[in-house]
Amino acid sequence: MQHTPLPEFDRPPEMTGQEYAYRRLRKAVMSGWLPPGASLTIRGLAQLLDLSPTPIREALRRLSSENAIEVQGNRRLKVPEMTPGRFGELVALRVAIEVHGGLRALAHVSDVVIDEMAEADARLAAARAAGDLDRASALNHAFHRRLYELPPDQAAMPLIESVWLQLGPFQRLAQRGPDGEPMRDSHAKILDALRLRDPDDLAAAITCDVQSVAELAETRLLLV
Amino acid sequence: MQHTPLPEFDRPPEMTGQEYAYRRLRKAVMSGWLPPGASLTIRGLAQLLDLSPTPIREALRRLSSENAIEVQGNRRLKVPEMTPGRFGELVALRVAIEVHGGLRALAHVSDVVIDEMAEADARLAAARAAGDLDRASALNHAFHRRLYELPPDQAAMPLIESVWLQLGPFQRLAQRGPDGEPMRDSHAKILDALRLRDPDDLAAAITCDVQSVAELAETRLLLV
DNA sequence: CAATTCAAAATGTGATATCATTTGTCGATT
DNA sequence: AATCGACAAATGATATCACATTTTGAATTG
Repeated sequence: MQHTPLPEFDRPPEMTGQEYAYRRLRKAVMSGWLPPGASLTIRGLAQLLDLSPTPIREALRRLSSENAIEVQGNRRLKVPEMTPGRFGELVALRVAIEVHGGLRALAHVSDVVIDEMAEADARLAAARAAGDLDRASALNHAFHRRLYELPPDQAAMPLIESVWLQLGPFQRLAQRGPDGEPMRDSHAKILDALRLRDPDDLAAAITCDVQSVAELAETRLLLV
Repeated sequence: MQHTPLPEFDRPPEMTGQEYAYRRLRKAVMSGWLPPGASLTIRGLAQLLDLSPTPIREALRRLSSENAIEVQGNRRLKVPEMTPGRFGELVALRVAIEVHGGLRALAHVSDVVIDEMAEADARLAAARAAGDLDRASALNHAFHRRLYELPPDQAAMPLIESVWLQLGPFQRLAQRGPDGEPMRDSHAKILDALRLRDPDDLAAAITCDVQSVAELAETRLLLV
């Protein structure tokens, strides 16, 4: 199907094949290994992952419900294309939900959490400096997730994950700042707002962070 | 499994079994036929829908990705329980995403659309007056969907649908106002805001609408 | 009578086979 | 040379089967 091998993935023995296929395909979309527009076949993926069509099919259903892949009526599956319009909509959606998530989390923020997030940001900077985009992207997500998952009865996180997945490789590419480190500043602003427990600052900081990454990705991918 | 027959569902001949199972189970969750906490078995549902386990499993995977059902590690599936905390979180999430969706749609609103929405609201009022909760709930969703689906490159709608699904039967029960018709007023406010093309009014109206339904549902279901 | 044990039934998972459709290709026709 | 058509290969959809694990419930034990 492609020449690069799939991003490797460690499969615990107790993990079901369906779950394994889901995680691995998800990662393949995230990392851009399955590029937008790529058409998929159940049997092809089954062969690629050394599984039967059945678990592949279930994994694809999950991904399609997260809008990570598109089920075309004519019995064909593909990774959705990205357009400037869709990109903008997804970024705006990220802002809306993540600001909501951040504000909801604010009441549950503790100094310990802030320290952990700061540490996560440091690891992120290291990964970015090392040029490991996939790891940087994962750590960036972890930074945000740490915050949004604070409140109990969490319902926003799965939706945020869906948007992240749809932005897929486009976000990843923005992990390496060309000049300076724009995102580092954004994260610092988020951390400052958390320390002050200031909702307005936090909303502004999250908005800024999401949009700065978006700008970078947009100029890199869409306008080139 | 239960004594009431499943809500009937018209299956077009070209619809795949998997899609049919998905739609029908989705409706069953929405209507409360599958009550929160109900545990599901693949084989049981297969027998119920007269299908083999394979398409049922795919349908369940889709529903689980929409957080309409919960996959418990111990190989058991259940409809998630509702708690006051989760209910509040879902309502807040509805507000956040739907306000976003409404504001995004505002630039695409035309008089024709407003008229159609007004007509949809009239049908909704009729269904509510007739006591048909399921139909009223569906028409209420259609009213909102008509607005949010206006912008091209739509990405918010699937997430909104997921939240609707998770609120499931709780929203439905709020369709019948006890005294007067609170939602009618909310919808009227939304329509007024649309006519004026006023973003602030629209955001306030959507917030009010969602929360008024929520209040009603909450007092009915959670505090009883 | 409550707790425990253990076998039978049920369940989730995954592979395989079958069928109807679709896609792809090669050759004939215009 | 381009277009169309038919046949072959590939594909999605689904039922069925086999297997390992879990659940269940009744018999047993203290």
